[in-house]
Amino acid sequence: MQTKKTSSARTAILEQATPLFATKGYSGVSMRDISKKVGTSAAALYHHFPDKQSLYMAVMEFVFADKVKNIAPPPEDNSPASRQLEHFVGNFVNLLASDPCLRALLQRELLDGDEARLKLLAKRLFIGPFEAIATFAKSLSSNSDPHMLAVSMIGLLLFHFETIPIREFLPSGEDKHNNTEVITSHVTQLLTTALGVSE
Amino acid sequence: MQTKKTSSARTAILEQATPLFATKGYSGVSMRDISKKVGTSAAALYHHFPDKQSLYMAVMEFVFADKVKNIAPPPEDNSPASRQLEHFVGNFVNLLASDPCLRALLQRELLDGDEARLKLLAKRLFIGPFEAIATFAKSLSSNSDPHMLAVSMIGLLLFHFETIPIREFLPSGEDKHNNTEVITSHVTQLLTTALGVSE
DNA sequence: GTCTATAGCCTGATAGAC
DNA sequence: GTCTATCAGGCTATAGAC
Repeated sequence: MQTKKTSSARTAILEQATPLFATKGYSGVSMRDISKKVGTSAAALYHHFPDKQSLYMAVMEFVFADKVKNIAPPPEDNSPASRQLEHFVGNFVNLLASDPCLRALLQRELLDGDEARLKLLAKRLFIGPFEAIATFAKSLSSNSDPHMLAVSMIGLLLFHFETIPIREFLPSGEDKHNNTEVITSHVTQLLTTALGVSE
Repeated sequence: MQTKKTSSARTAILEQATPLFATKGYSGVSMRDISKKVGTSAAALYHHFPDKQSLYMAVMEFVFADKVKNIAPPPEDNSPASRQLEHFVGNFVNLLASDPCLRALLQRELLDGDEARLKLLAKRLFIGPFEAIATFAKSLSSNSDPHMLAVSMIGLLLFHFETIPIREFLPSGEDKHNNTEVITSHVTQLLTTALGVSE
């Protein structure tokens, strides 16, 4: 019973490639770009990954694996609904704030991914957490469609981060709107009211 | 007082380039790709646009100009707030559903755009409509931050469209969740409750 | 206004030495 | 496991004929 030994070269490649793909997208990054950032040659990358697509998919798994697993409170959580909601929003906001690449890669995939890749990513990474959020949503508001409510909750959160780069050019856009506590409390308050969760 | 004569070749290029940039992104589309779809040569494109960047920016103006101008109800609208909200959501959903390129290009720009380009796009295209939405949001809920509320409302709507390609692979994802009326009524109901807008 | 041809560079990927 | 060298082709953009 032995876990795979961590190949540090491989991990270093994934770590360096992640922010490149997140900021420039799949077709905006070349194998040479990655190799330069790692401090090696392009040919060396092909020793660790068979091709660019495989490297990219490995980056996706590297970024998402485990990070989004426990995003929703477990069904057996007995704390008050208002507290659960507050924690859920807070945890989600902290995750998005602490790892900007995660959000960018998710949104790029929704724009770029073909059917096969989205199916694979959904199956391996997103189905579990999404199901948990939908179940949590259902426990908060039993007469709404849990699928739609989960989508609404996630979208509500994401867009505050998605708009960070343009906010300073929009009316009343201030630094405080990028602050995690401000986003958390705004979204929590909105959802608490929307779902009729008693305080 | 004469408006610029419509150059039909130029317009044809913009029309063909729009879905390409929307689906594959700036660096995923070559001038040859565009020229093939238009049915001309790559060199011909350079007669109408000085370079690829200029063509892309022209596409952005072509897609956004006027379309998002009247997205929010005017301040002098005297219909009940619940009706205004319903119309706003309905109009926004219809816009996003009728023109998938508009949403994709907006989200790509938020991911790809450098500071200068985002500033330019904000100034020329987004400030007006965003301001109108924020003002509308303030009229609905005077004690919330209008900027954050506007961001929340837009994000709530967008994500239902952003997730269309992956929804079929997520739990309980059904075709009905892609239906404009279903999205409109879900979001309207959510916002009506969240903002305490009386029916 | 559109064409063909091409310059000059970048691309993913491979071969073979070490 | 990493290197240099290289292939075959794609890229933006331009030159110059028509």
